[in-house]
Amino acid sequence: MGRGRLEIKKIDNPSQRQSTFYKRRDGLFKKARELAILCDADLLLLLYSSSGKLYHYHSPSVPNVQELLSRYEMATRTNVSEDQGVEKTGLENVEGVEKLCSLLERELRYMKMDEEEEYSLPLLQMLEQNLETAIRKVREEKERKIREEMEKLHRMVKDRQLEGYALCEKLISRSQHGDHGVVEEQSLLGHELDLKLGF
Amino acid sequence: MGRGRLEIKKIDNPSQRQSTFYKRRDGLFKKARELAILCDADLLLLLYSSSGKLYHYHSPSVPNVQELLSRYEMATRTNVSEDQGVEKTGLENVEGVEKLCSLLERELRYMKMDEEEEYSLPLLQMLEQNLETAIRKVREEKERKIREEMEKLHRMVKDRQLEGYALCEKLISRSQHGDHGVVEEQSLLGHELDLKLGF
DNA sequence: AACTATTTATAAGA
DNA sequence: TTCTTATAAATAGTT
Repeated sequence: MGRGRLEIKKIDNPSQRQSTFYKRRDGLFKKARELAILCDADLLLLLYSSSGKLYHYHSPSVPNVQELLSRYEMATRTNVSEDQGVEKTGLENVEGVEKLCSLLERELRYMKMDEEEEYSLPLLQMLEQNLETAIRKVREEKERKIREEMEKLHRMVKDRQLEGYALCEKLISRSQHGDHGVVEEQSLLGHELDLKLGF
Repeated sequence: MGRGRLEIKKIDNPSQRQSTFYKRRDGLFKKARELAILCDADLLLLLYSSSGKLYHYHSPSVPNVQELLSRYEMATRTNVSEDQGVEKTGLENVEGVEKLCSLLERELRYMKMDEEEEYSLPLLQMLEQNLETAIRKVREEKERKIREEMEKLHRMVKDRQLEGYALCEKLISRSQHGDHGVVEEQSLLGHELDLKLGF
């Protein structure tokens, strides 16, 4: 496009190169955005100008980069304190797991933050470790919770069965004494039926 | 361009969307390549079609990214293929979840490996997205599994109870007819007691 | 930053 | 898919 063909090789003239960079950068990002929207595709585009400045675009499904950038310092500090808080409560209940989940999510979001290069590795190692810990905790805690809940249900299945046996025996012994007043016994079976599926 | 304007919003017709995806994908990658070459810029472009296939381009410089990208690709491909497998089997068993977990763990391990600084941001954004996806998938799938298993158990509790009722009624009617041969009925209750705690 | 003459991309049709 | 083609869009060179 434009008034003449442009051979695709590095433009020698720096100001022309710069000008072309701006124009084509805008075009590229526009096209990227359009493609993501039109075709419902996820895309990530990172572009460093030769002067080192970063431009980026990613489809909306990925959370906001800018917002997270501004929260850099807060990130690590908050992480640490949250971790301590979680450990203090001992994760006694589901809420603990929920906390860890949101922690994990926040953690992941923080990773997006660094648009600057410098501190990336140390920070990231820290975040990575934190993340790994968080994931492990969440997973373990959740599994414990599940096992617990299922064991409870298994016990209930057995109890129900035993209840049946007991009732049978009662009926047998009563019927052996000629007593047929069993109707009220059935109501004993009706309790505890509304269990909640709390997951 | 083309024979008419196209509003920039998700194309409803799937085949039209697919066609547009091909065309614009090619165009986008062409433009990306040209920009990188003409203006000597570093560029990374990752594109997932809505069907989950990955397309990517990055400028020829930065050999490290190259290496890591292929690793990333591998992980992604594994993800995708695992996912498909998982969907086919319907994740009928815990193994599916285990697979996803190990996938997640592998993902995390990758993060530890890079000791080099340069590519941290692009790589990490990629890994982060992958990780987030993996975590989301694992979590969702696990929750589905739990709900399913618990519902099954609840049904069993109820069945046990109904079995009790039925037996009672039988006993009542029999005892009303003076028949006391109930011993063999009790054995009917004994089946299905060995449930497995498969978590 | 704007302006256009051109080239390029692509929507619709086959 | 792939190709064709009429048309919209991008942009090279210029101001």
